[in-house]
Amino acid sequence: MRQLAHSTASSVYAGLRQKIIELTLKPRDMLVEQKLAKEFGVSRTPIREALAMLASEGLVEISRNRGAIVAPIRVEAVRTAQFVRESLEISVAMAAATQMNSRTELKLFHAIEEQELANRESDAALFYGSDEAMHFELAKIAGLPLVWDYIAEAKVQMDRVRRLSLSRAQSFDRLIEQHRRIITAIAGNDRPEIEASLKEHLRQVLPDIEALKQNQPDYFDDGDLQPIRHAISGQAALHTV
Amino acid sequence: MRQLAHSTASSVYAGLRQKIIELTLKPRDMLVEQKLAKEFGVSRTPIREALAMLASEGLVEISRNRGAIVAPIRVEAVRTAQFVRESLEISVAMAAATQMNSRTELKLFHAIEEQELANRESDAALFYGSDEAMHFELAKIAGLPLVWDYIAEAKVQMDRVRRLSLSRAQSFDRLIEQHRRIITAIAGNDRPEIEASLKEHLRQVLPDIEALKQNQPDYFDDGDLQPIRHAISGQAALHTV
DNA sequence: CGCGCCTCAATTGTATACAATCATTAGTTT
DNA sequence: AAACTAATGATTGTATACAATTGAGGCGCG
Repeated sequence: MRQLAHSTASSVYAGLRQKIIELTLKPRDMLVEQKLAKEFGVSRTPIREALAMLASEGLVEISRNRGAIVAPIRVEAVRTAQFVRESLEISVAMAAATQMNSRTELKLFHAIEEQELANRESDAALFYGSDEAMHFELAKIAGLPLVWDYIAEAKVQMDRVRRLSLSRAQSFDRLIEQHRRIITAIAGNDRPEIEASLKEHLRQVLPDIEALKQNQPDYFDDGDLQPIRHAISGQAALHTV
Repeated sequence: MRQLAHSTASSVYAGLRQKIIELTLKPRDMLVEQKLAKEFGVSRTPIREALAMLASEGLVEISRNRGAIVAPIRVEAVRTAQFVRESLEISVAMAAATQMNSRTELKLFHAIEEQELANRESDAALFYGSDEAMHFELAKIAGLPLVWDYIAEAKVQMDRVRRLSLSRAQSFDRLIEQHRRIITAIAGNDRPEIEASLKEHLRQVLPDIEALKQNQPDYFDDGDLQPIRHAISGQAALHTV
């Protein structure tokens, strides 16, 4: 959005990423370079670069000489992502709580009003956008906007589960109430309450995992083949400074 | 290491990564695809893929149609990485502390003995390897080995500063003492002490940043041009579930 | 009838070729 | 002399071509 979004590889990356997250492309779907190239109307080169990026994000798994698939949902990866996100968001919220003023407080409560509007009008896109923007806003208030990059990396591992989750039918009322509790705690710099409210909010995904594993077992993978994080190996991390 | 380390692109990735971290390639050094191709004896294709991976790690910056450079050290990125690592490692240590038994305790103290050996023999590689393995071990004890991937991603942003840092001359004695304090706190499940000891250990990098910015200003970048995280855009994250 | 080997189609990995973009420098003009 | 313009060389972005590997299916053999 901010950068030139064209450059073929970027478009392919963005397009595939969107389709994977919203489950248009399902876990384990094969991603054949030639087919994707024809589909996007480009050559295989930018397709390959996009796949490599997605692999480093954990949304695609590449087996050498065998091809790429949409990454199955790994229970272990989702649990880890939940742990990471909870840890980081609590730390961020604690830092933000010490930086609050009337302007930032207003901004956060305005976001909640926006979410109530989205709820009344059943505008899911608006809701999720406002949700994400609010969490990002906390990082900015804390003076650590770049932490959001790390949080987002964890979040993407949870998004497919949330989207699959039946409990989404519980609608947005509950989420809005949780948000209000979080923001109120931060505004009041009530540290135990910040921690408790965020844990309640972010741990919803955990019971969903088990439920979904029953309904859609073929989307999941409990096998012990390790996900290839940085696509290309990742072993170089060992024995470096 | 675990995966087939060949596949050209992998070798290039690993080779460049190593050189960047140990500062053989200095911040802002230009990375011209053709030259690298000749240097590695391969074509530009795998070079490009390796550069894209490094860009998503934040070690390389790519400007469209203008080329790639070794990423300058961004103070903001290092501060953020420190925050992230501290948050995650404290959370991990807390979880590990509840899982300790005589076997895991022995393993951790054995790592410290290894570091003392490395210190006596001035074997820096052994020391850093043991250091990293020990931190990784905590994640494994906590039952969350994959958290290490996130920690490592933050760590790499701090590594170049540590390597540049003059205070490294303080040698390993101090680090070993800090490690002992951390492990002792975890073994005793002394939660305030776990937090305090880890903060002392991980915050050393902060004073180093300012000092280095004086000595090697051309390695740094305080400009406000945003680092391109997922190399290719990254904006797709907005308005997704 | 089952098991193993061999051939072949499909797909990826790598190299090369071509097109587009950018920076630099020389030349021209005011 | 300074500034602007145009041409050129270098470098990246993309497409295509070729080589290598994999997996499947058929065939023969035990």
